[in-house]
Amino acid sequence: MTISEENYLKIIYLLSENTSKEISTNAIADMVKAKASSVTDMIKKLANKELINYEKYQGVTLTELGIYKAKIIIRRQRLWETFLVDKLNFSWDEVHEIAEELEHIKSEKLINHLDAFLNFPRLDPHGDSIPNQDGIIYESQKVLLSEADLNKKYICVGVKDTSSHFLKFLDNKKITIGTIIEIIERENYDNTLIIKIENTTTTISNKIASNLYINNTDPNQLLITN
Amino acid sequence: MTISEENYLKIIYLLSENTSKEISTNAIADMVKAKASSVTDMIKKLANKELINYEKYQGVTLTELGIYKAKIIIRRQRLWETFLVDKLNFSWDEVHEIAEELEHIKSEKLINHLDAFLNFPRLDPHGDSIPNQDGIIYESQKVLLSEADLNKKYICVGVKDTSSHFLKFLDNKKITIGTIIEIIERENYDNTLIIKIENTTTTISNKIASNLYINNTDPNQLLITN
DNA sequence: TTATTTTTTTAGTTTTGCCTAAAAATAATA
DNA sequence: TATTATTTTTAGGCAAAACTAAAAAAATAA
Ligand SMILES: [Mn+2]
Ligand SMILES: [Mn+2]
Ligand SMILES: [Mn+2]
Ligand SMILES: [Mn+2]
Repeated sequence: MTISEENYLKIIYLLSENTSKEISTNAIADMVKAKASSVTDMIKKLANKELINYEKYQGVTLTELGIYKAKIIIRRQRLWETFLVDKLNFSWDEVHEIAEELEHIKSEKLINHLDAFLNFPRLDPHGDSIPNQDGIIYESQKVLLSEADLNKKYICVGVKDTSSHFLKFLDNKKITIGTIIEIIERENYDNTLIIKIENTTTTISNKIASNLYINNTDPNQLLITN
Repeated sequence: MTISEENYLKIIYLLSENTSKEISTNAIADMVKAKASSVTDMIKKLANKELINYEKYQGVTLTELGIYKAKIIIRRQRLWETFLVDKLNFSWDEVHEIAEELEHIKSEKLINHLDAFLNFPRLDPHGDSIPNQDGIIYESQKVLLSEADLNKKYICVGVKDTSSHFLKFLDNKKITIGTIIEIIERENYDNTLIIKIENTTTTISNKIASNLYINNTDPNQLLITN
C-alpha cells in the first residue's frame, strides 16, 4: 500500500466509527483535504484491491480486509504517538503531524518491538485504544462529558477532537487525562456546563463537553485503583 | 525536499567521501538503483535548487548547502539506527532498510529529542560518526585492518561495508564492534590475513580486511578506558 | 589521429496522485 | 411531481519520478 492509500483507508475507518451508514465521497474529501474527484479516483483503486465496498454514487464501506488493514495503520499511529509523548517528551498536541508520517514506515517487526519497548500500552496520549498486532481493540468504557450526571466525580479519560487547537485549549483549562471533573450545574438552554476542577469552577460550552470523554463507572472505585 | 531528492543527495555525499573528483552519473545510478537517464533528470533538479554543482557530461559536486543538507539526512539515518539497536533490540544487520525510511521523517524537534533520548551518541551501530545538529562531525581516528601492523592488538571500531550480507558474515566470525583483533600473519601474495580473536585464529581475505576499521591509537590504553 | 566503445543526455512514455471543468445522478424543495 | 440544488463521477491535464530507445559527447584503443 502507498502512503496515500493508507491515509484514505485510515480515514474511512475513523469515519465509519461514528456511523453505520456508507461513507460519502465528500466526507472523505474533507478529511484527506483533497477534491471529491480525487477521492473518486482513490476509491476505485481501494475497491479494486478489495479493501472497500463501492457502488457508484452510494458511498463506501470497509471490507473485512480493509478493517484489519486500517486497524494496523491506527495501531502504528497510536504507538508512535505514545512513544513521542512517553519517551521523547512531546506534549499531546504536538504528536499528530509527526505520527501521521511515522505510521507509514513499513516493518511489522519495528512496530511490534516498539510496542514491547513501550510496555504494550493500551491507550495512546489522547485516550484512544491501541489495536494489538491482530487488530483486536479492547475498548475502554467511556462516555462524553456532555452526557454525564450532575454532582458526581468523573475522571477525564480521553478526547474526541485531537486537534492541537482543542488540546491547547484544554491545557489552558488545566484539563488533561486523569483530571477529576465534577459537573456543578447544567444550563438547560444551551447545555453549557459549570464544572469543578480541583476546587476551582469553570464554564465550558456543550461543544467542549461533547469532545471530552470521562469514565462511566463508579468514580470512587476508580480513584482507588488509579 | 522529497524523499527521492534526499536519497540522491545522501548518496552523492557518501560517494564524495571516497574521492575528491566529480561524482559520475553512472556511479549515482548504481547506488540509487535507477537508470542513468533518471539520474540526469534528478541531477538537474538538485542543481536548480543549488544543492549540487553540475556541468553537462562532467559529473557533480555538492555545494556548501548540499553538504549541510546531506549531513542532516545522515544524522537522521544514524540516530534512527542507534535507536533501533540500542532501544528496540535490533541487530546491526537489520537496521539499514528501516532507517532508510525513518530518515525522511521531517521534524527537527523529533530528531533533536531522539538525540537527547539516546544520550547524544557519537557513533552509530556500524561505527559511523553521527553529525550534530549543525552538521558538524567529530571523526574518530580509524584505519582499515588491511593497513594494520602485525603482532599488535587492535579494537574493531567500525565497518566500511554496512550490507547485511557482510555484517552477518562478521557475526559468524565473532567479529563485532569492540572485538580485539591481532594480526598473526600476512600472506604477501594476496594480503590474506591470519588473525587471532580471543585465542582462536581465523583467516580473512584482503576484501574483508579492507572493510573493517580498527583504532589506530595505542591499544593498551584503549583497553583500559573500554 | 581516427575508429570504436562507453558514458551521458535527450525525447518520448508510464504510473501515481492530485487538479479543474463539465456532465450525470441523487437529494431537497416548491 | 417538477424544478432546483447538491453530490458524485467523468474527461482531460499536470508534476514527480521512474522507464526505454536513440542521439550526442567523451574516453579509450587501434
Ligand atoms: Mn499518515
Ligand atoms: Mn492519538
Ligand atoms: Mn532513504
Ligand atoms: Mn550505520
